[in-house]
Amino acid sequence: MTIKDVAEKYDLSQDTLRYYEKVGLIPKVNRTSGGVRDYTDQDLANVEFVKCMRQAGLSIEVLARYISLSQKGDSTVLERRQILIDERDRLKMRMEEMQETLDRLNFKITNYDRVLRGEARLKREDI
Amino acid sequence: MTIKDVAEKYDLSQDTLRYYEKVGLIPKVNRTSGGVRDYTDQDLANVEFVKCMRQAGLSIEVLARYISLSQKGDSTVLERRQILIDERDRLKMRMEEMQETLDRLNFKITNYDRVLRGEARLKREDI
DNA sequence: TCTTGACTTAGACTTAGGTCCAAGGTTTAA
DNA sequence: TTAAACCTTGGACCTAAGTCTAAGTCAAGA
Repeated sequence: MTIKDVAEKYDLSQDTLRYYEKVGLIPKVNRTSGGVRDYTDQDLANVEFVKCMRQAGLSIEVLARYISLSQKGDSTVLERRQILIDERDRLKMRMEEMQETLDRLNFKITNYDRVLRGEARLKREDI
Repeated sequence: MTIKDVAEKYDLSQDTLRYYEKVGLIPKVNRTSGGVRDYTDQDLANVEFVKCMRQAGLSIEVLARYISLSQKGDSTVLERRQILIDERDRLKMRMEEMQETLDRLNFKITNYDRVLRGEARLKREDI
């Protein structure tokens, strides 16, 4: 599969795919005789994984470390597992914070609704 | 309250507080005769609100727009409400994506656990 | 009065994560 | 065989959101 197809399939730019490969988020992709990238199913699985993790906010740095360990084989399983645990915990915490903000936004929206229905007045101390 | 106290109270740098004021996330803070910032309770409420929203990922730009509308009085209530609704929906969507990633991380961690207990083998296709 | 420490500003610098560009090589349909 | 559409690279550039620096002002204690 060419870089163009992969870019379309996962809605990432070709530049981003090259960048991910350069910084180690995707192991070196095989080339045709002419030097053109030819993505395998393995590569696609990798792209998809990285895209998902990036969307959730995992850093390039930590993902590159994880992918690099994956390349080194079974001896790195414990370390890889620990990375995932750390990132999962971090993610969970961020989600809990976000939930609080979500609740707060909903509260404020409800308050605006009441103001708009004339059931309440705006107070200058709520921002 | 001085900038130092506010910075400590909310665990933000003094630079960040000045920056937030400069870009309009906090309305102009009053100064002492010597030109030194003196934060009111209103200002503190504002800082706290902005900190919370920034942590959840709302952009400086959208927050500045919201704060600016708040300064303009009651005629902007409808528009402010719409900003909050849009941002809430965006936040909700991001949290749903993050939940999927969280599930996936948990699945992978469980899989590593089984590998470590010798109940399963690593497959090269799971990254 | 002098020193110390906190405050001020404008503006340069930093970091993460891409994005864009120029100059050139490759592939493919006509 | 040649034009169009693709691919390659290195490196410059961009954006968001701060962070740092220099040079100067101010307030309080010895």
